[in-house]
Amino acid sequence: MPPSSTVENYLKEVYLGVGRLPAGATLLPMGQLASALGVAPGTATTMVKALAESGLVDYEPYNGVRLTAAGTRLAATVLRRHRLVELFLVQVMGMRWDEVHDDAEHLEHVVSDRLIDRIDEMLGHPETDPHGDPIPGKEGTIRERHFETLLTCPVGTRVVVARVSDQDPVFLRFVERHGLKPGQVVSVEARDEVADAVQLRGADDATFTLGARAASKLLVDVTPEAAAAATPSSARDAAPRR
Amino acid sequence: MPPSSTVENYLKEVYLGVGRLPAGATLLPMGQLASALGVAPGTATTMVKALAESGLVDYEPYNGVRLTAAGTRLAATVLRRHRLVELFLVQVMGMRWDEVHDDAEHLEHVVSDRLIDRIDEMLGHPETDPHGDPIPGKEGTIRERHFETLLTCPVGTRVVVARVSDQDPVFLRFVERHGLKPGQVVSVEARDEVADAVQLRGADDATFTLGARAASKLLVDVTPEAAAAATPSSARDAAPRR
DNA sequence: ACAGTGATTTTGACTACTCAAAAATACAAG
DNA sequence: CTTGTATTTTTGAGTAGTCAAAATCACTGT
Ligand SMILES: [Mn+2]
Ligand SMILES: [Mn+2]
Ligand SMILES: [Mn+2]
Ligand SMILES: [Mn+2]
Repeated sequence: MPPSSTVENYLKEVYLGVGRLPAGATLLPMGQLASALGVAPGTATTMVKALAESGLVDYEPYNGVRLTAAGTRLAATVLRRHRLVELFLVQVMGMRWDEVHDDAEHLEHVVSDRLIDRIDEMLGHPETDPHGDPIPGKEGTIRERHFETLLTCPVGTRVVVARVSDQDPVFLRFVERHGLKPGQVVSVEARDEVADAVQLRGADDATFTLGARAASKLLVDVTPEAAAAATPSSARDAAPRR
Repeated sequence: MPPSSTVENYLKEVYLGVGRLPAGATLLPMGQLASALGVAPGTATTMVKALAESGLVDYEPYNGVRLTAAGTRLAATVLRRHRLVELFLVQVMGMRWDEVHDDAEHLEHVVSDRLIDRIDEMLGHPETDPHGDPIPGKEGTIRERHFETLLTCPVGTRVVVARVSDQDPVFLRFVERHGLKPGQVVSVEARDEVADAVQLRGADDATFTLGARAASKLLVDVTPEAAAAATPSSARDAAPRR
């Protein structure tokens, strides 16, 4: 009767996958879903047909899949559990932000409402997880803010890292080493289209270079208020979100 | 490759079931295993044969099942996770001792070694869980102490509750209300074989009666050292184990 | 219009776990 | 012995999820 872990994973991945779609598109191709879940394409097709039967997704053969309202609500609660757990592991258990994703991936399916509420309360009803991802509300409401990336933001202005859209531990440690955790300040010195690279100046005034691929994974807040509110200069560790 | 939750549950239940066997017996009847797991008898038989195939249990048809050394080791790590999680939920998350069992029942299958070590460390390598159940060591070592019960312990001496062998929330709350949590002191005033009841005097000097069935679920430490070390008189809440 | 290519769906099969009901077994009493 | 009862095992079947490989479809370029 409660949705299985498998169903929860499919719905979550549909939600995340649709979010990564090029502007305009709303249907996630089965191939992308399958590879995100690490299953064979045929498996995803079969499963999605069952989910459509249950009214959790809309499925258009050969076009792709999208969440229904019910599916979105469920995906949001899974995401809420995942992200609250991640933040809990970092904030309370003292784990590193690059090692919490795998644990959360399993815990998200078993933490009870009682426990997740307790965690939420203990953390003071946080709005984002350690990677800057928004934490859906208790009733399945998700407010996704729109951000620029280090590839698209204005050059020469101080911007604040808001979100890192890659869970790979190696990448996360790299990000941390360069002072690019959510809450930290950085500015784009220059962009070189040909070299496919971005010149950055961190809070410690050191400059370094990022490839375009990596730069596009760093979402930044370009509003002046954000830069003003951010930890002025002694930002060695990331400032906690709020 | 890692054991499934199902396998972990079977092994854990075999361990606990064998422990509850009448003195002398070492083989857990299939019927008991099946009902402990809430599964049909035939299901248990099939599963146990598979576990025997994997070398985790010894199975004697029509006689019952018992853990091998490998099976014991695995059961111990599951029990370790279960009990550390329970204590964590009480001590760190502030949950009540009567509501943690269900959460632990699910979490025991998904907490990583990293996380469980962290919990263990955070709790100061505790030896018992909130119900007085011993927490197996990291390497699968279990030291089960032998205890008397309120049905068998000497009359008139102060004894210390060591362990409560029933997870039912209603019973646990009853136990708490009467000051019988692990660590608390009590003494048997009298036993009435005919009435099937035990007269008790709690730390607050109030007396009350327990049926034999309930009394036998309260394991007590009868050594004088235990009574001396226990919270002398102002024992309103249970003293933390160590 | 049409062949080629890549994505998607279908098919057939397999694993893990489960149940209900029938068959077999153990054991205690007569 | 022999029968009755309770327990256990066997049988047949079903669900959830998965894969490999064959079949189908959509689309691109000619
Ligand atoms: Mn994550
Ligand atoms: Mn995250
Ligand atoms: Mn428990
Ligand atoms: Mn316990």
